[in-house]
Amino acid sequence: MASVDPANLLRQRVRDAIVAAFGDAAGDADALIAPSRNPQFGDFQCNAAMPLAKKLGKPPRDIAGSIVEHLDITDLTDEPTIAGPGFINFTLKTMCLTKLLCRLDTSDLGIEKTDAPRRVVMDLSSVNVAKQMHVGHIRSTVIGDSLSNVLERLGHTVIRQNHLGDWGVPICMTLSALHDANVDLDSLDMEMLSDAYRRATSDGKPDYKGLQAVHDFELGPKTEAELQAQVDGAEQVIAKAKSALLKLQTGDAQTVRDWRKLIDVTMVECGRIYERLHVNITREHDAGESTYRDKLAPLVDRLLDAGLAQVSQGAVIIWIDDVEEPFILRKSDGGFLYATTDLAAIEYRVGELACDQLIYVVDARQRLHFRLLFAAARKVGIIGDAVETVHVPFGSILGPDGTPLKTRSGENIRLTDLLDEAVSRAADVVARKNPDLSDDERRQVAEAVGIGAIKYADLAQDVAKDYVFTFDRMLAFEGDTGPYLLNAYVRIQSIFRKADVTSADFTDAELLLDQPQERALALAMLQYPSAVESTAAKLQPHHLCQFAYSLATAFASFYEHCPVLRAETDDIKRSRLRLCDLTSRLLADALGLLGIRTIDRM
RNA sequence: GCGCCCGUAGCUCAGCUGGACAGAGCAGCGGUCUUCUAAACCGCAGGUCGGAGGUUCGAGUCCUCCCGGGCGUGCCA
Repeated sequence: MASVDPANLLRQRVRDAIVAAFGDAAGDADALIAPSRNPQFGDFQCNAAMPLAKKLGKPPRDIAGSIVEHLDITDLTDEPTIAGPGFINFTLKTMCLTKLLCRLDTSDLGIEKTDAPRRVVMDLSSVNVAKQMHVGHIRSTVIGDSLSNVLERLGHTVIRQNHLGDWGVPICMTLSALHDANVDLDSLDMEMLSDAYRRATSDGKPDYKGLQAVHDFELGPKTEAELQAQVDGAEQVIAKAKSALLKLQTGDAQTVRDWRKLIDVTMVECGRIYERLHVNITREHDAGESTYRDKLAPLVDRLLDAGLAQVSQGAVIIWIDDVEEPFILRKSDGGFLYATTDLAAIEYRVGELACDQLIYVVDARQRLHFRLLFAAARKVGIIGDAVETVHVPFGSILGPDGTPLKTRSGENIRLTDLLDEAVSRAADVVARKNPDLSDDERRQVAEAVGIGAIKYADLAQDVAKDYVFTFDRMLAFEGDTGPYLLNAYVRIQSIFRKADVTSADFTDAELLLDQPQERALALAMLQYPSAVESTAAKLQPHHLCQFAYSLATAFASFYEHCPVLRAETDDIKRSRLRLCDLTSRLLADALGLLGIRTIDRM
């Protein structure tokens, strides 16, 4: 429990007062402390009197009066006032605020390590071998990375797992296509690889429907021949791919070497993007589908033998209570599915990795899959009650027209292109706003601003909801955007550059909070530990974004109204320098947890 | 058909376990740069919270039904 959040202190005191006033009759009534919506009602309010009044059968204002009577709170707030039906309003004493700020002003910024550390697997990014990363990958990557950072900060152990799509027929189709074309795999680049993938998967898609239509509608022998040739060709592609897959499975040395090259080429490219995105994902987090390839058959056989799975219409399935769809582990043709791999992965993660929490940052459209997966894993005893499984379902990125974001020709937008566009637009703005920067610095600033804008936009709202992506809005650099936050940070750095002081000159400065903007800034800062906790509890990075934004606006207002370097007295100046310093560290830390890089000028 | 998610200001979104006249940001209108970066600040205007019932002292929040949109639904990943 964050000890710098005034709400927590008030909660405890009010709780004590309720017990003192009503004893057991109150039961475990919550103190119901919340920040005041309206400043005229003070800083915080207590809403406990109304429900208690009902429970105890007394007028709520009388209850509120009794609570206030038993409150021992003079060290924290002014005399509480009772308003409306029975709200108790609190205004914090400045002394209390400064005391809490001092407590916040430590190296860990008030964030306490959990007393129940967990081993967490974070399933994130999940890129596909031989495919370019596209916009669809950014959310899993960015959200998963941020949540990992937050959990780590709280003292949990996080094991990031990049569940690569590195196995199966499509990869093998690509492999055999490259082989047929006599491509030298040592000179293979991502462009060539993804082209080969696109071609191979499209060539390997037999148009049975078309062929059927020819028969049904008698479209003529010429059309029939064309379609027959397509189907024959496609079937041949599949046959070759399956033979390549067999070679892979049996460990044919050359095939395995070639396959590894495809993975390397892909992951080197992904690594570049991860670096640009400033996320902590590297090859050591690779845990592709192939990792579990030898576990699938034994797993399914074992479940069958134990009577935990059953055969239905030739497939091996597990039924889940209250769900109409079965969880399919093996196809009627004997093949395995991603469901099988996922189940095997769970076994590995709770077994070998000894994790007690599994978090999957995966598209919301896979809700049913994860519901079935988790239920199946529990049903067959792969995970027990001690293990928590969570699907963090994220929404789609939509274009301005409200449909999933695509290029004009209907293809997925490559992530590189998206990032390039953001950085290029940022560069224009930087050049306009700050022409004095050197070319080199301008490039760095544009990179940080552009990428930061994209990431912030992705993290700043409810993870589960779809969101509309428009460059103009997120790169407008106004309002609730990444650049706005960076700007707040930059302005503070600018003050420090101009100030002829070192941090030692003000780290122990007495904090003076006489101006309303100073007070508001203090209140905003004190929310940090709670924001981090709530982000972890809800697995919602936008709580952290909201904190950062409210801190930045509080600072912007402070900055306008409270001159720092030109403060009336030296004491005030030192106090404000310390406020700036603390603000800047909080911003940098929050942005750090979000995975957004800070810069010193822009 | 069934299931899941969503519907809050012109637009994009917040709204924590139900709590005081629903909050931001864009866009609009009006102010503020000889003074720490105006990518900013200050102010104005703008909403029957999809609709109808219900529970409650109190509902954007909980329950039921309806309307509208998205997604998913036995052998793709």
